[in-house]
Order: sequence, then structure tokens, then C-alpha cells
Amino acid sequence: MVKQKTLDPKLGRQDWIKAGLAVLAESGVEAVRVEPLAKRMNVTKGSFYWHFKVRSELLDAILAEWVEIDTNGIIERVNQIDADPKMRLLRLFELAIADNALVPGLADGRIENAIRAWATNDPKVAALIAQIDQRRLNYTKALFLEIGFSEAEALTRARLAYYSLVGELTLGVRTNQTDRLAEIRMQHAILTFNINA
Amino acid sequence: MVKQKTLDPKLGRQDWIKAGLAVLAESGVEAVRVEPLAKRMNVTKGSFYWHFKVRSELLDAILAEWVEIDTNGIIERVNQIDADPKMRLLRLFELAIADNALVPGLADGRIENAIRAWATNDPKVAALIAQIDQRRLNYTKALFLEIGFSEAEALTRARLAYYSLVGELTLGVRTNQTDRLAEIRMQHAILTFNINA
DNA sequence: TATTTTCCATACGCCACCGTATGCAGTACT
DNA sequence: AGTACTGCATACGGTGGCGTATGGAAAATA
Repeated sequence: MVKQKTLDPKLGRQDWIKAGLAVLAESGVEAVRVEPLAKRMNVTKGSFYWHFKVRSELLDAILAEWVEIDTNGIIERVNQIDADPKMRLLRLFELAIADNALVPGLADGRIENAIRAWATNDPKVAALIAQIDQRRLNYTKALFLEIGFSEAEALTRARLAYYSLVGELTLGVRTNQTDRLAEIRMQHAILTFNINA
Repeated sequence: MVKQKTLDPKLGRQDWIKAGLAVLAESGVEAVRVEPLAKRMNVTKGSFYWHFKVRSELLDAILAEWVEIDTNGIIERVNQIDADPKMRLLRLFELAIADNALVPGLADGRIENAIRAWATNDPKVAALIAQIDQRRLNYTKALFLEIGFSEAEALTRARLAYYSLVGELTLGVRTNQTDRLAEIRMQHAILTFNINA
């Protein structure tokens, strides 16, 4: 009754999702096709259509996986921090650029990037991304408000921060984590400085 | 000898490029395929293969068109302005968010967006984009240096500005031009304020 | 008007991928 | 051991797009 690993490791839904995420990050959605994917896993598509009804079902599963792992996590972690809003904002920045290992050995940024590119041609994905962006943006803005900025200032500062993060991901800038951390701290200093005080 | 318009407007290379750009912006590179494109233009692919050797030749032409029109133009225009660097920077911001009508009736941002998504799966395009990003970033940084910021500060400020612009394009934020201008001016104020002075 | 060139239609073979149908070998229950 | 189910292979028909070949009409040139 209980599922257990056998000596011959048969594939499950999760294996296909992981492989799909990997290919998505490497070559985009268009490359996530069942036959090539099956070949990559040394299996035929007979397996795929056992676990999934149609191709789009895998794509949906991939999105769901990403949303669940790579979006709620950071906000939850920052929420658990007990410190002043300025510190929590810095922590948010740091977590945002960290690799959260959605797929082992693969930078999360590339996945988000691929999904965003995907959203360009798929209204459904675009709607999903828009919703997530809104949530992240609202959270960031709330921190700026807590720090003491006005409504308008908090909004443009949050936008500057989040847009530039997304922009950096989009540009595919790849610096080492140390430099990246130094950069993010300077951005934090600039954006939390009150030019009206 | 001289090209002239006939009553029966036969298609030229430019018509295919324009149509390609439109489809690119609307549905991504994967959608710019010759047979659907031909159908869209009420023509058969016999026409296409008269003007182009292979499909990739159209894609190259599309890229070249965008590079030529939508990238060199702004820098040249800002260079012609005779004002202090702070003003020129503001002007740069304004021009960057303006529609330069690469394709009539279509926001330039969507094209750049699609090309950036394209770059995700095509190293050749990625290289092109990287080069252009570098040029834009260097130009922006130079203006911050002229204003009086240190090397490091000018760099992170330029990045904040440019990355956030790209990020906004990526997110597909669509506000009216008036609000957008107000926002860009506030960003300009924040980014040109010297927190060390 | 005759000839050449420009531009496009039609028809063809090819390939990649989709989704379905069916069969068959292991594995798990009884 | 016998039965049932799980997971995958194999084979098939269908679709959509690529690139080629060829012919023909309209326009430019002579």
C-alpha cells in the first residue's frame, strides 16, 4: 500500500516535472516537448502519456511547482525575521538574489527568466506572473512604508528596487555572489535614504 | 531603373520584415514562421523564398532593423542636446520610455521585450543584446560621472536606472504616458541626489 | 510588340512532434 | 501460483511547417 522505492527506479510525475524545469531553464518552453524530453530521460513518450494526459498538463505542473517553491518561500522567511523594517528590507534583497535551488544545480534566476519569456506569448502565464509581481511589489512597498516613506515615495522606491532586480535577471547579468551582495547593499543604502529629510 | 510604386503593390523585403516585427512583438519569435506569415499577408510562401533564402535570414533582418532604428537613435539624440548632464540624463530617461514607432502603431517596448525573450534560447541573439545593453549602460554611467558621482556610485546608479527600465519592460507594465513621465522624473530625482554630500 | 526580369502560385517530399491504441513485462496483492 | 495493476514500448495516423522545383503572369526594358 505504501509507495516504496524499487531497485528499478521507475519514473513518477515529479521526475518529468524536474526534467521539464531543467529544459525550460536551459532552452525555453518551446524546448519542453514530450518526445525530446523522453529521449533525454532514456524512455519513450509512452511513459509520459501515462503520467500526463496532454503536454499542457506538464507545463501547468511546472508552473505550479515554481510558484509554490520559488515565490511564497522568500516572503515567508522575511516575515519570520524580528527586526526593524530597514533590516528586513535588506534581508529581502539578499534572499531575492540567492539561489533557492528549485532544481538542484541550477540557478533559480534562469527558471524565472524562462518563465517570464514564456509569458510573452502566453496570456495565461502572463496573468500568473502579473499576479506574483504584484504580490512581491506590494510587499516591498509595505516595507518602505514601514520605514517611513510617503505613499508615492514608497511606491517608486519599491518599483526601482523590484524592477531593477527583474531587469538584472532579464539581462542575465552573472557576477559572483560576493560582488552581488555588495551591490545590493549599496542599492539598499541609496533607496532607503530620505532625500526630503 | 528607378523603383516606383505600382498599382498592384507587390511585396518587398521590407514588407516581410515589418510583418515579422509585428508578429514578433505580438507572439514571439516562434510565431514568426514563413507559412503563417504568408497567410497573414495574403500571399504564399513562394513570395517569401523569393526575397529570402531561408527563414533565419528574415530573423537576422528583423534583428538588424531593430538594432539600427531602436538603439542608436536615442543616444544620438541625447548627444545633440546642449545642456548640463543632469538635464541630459532626464532627457535620456524620457526618450527611453517614449515610443519610437519602429513598427507603426506598435509600442517599441513590446518588440524589445520579445527580442529579449528570444535571447533566452538563442546565444547569437543573447550576444547581440548583451552588447547593446553594455553600450546603453556605459552611456548612462558616463552621465552620472559627469554629474559628479564617484566611479562606484555612478555604476550602481546607472544600473539601478537601466535595470529598472528593462525590468519594467519585462513586467509589461503599461501605464499612461503622463503617469510614466511623472514616475521617471521622481526616479531621476532619487537617483541624482547625492547622499554623501 | 518582343524580350527579359520580377514576383508569386502550386505542388511536392521531408521531418518533427502530437496524441492514440495496444501489447507486454515486471510488481504487488490474495 | 494466479490475478490484477502499474509503467513503459511499439506502432500508427495526423498536422504543421520547412525548403525545392517549376511554371506562369505582370511589369520593365528594349
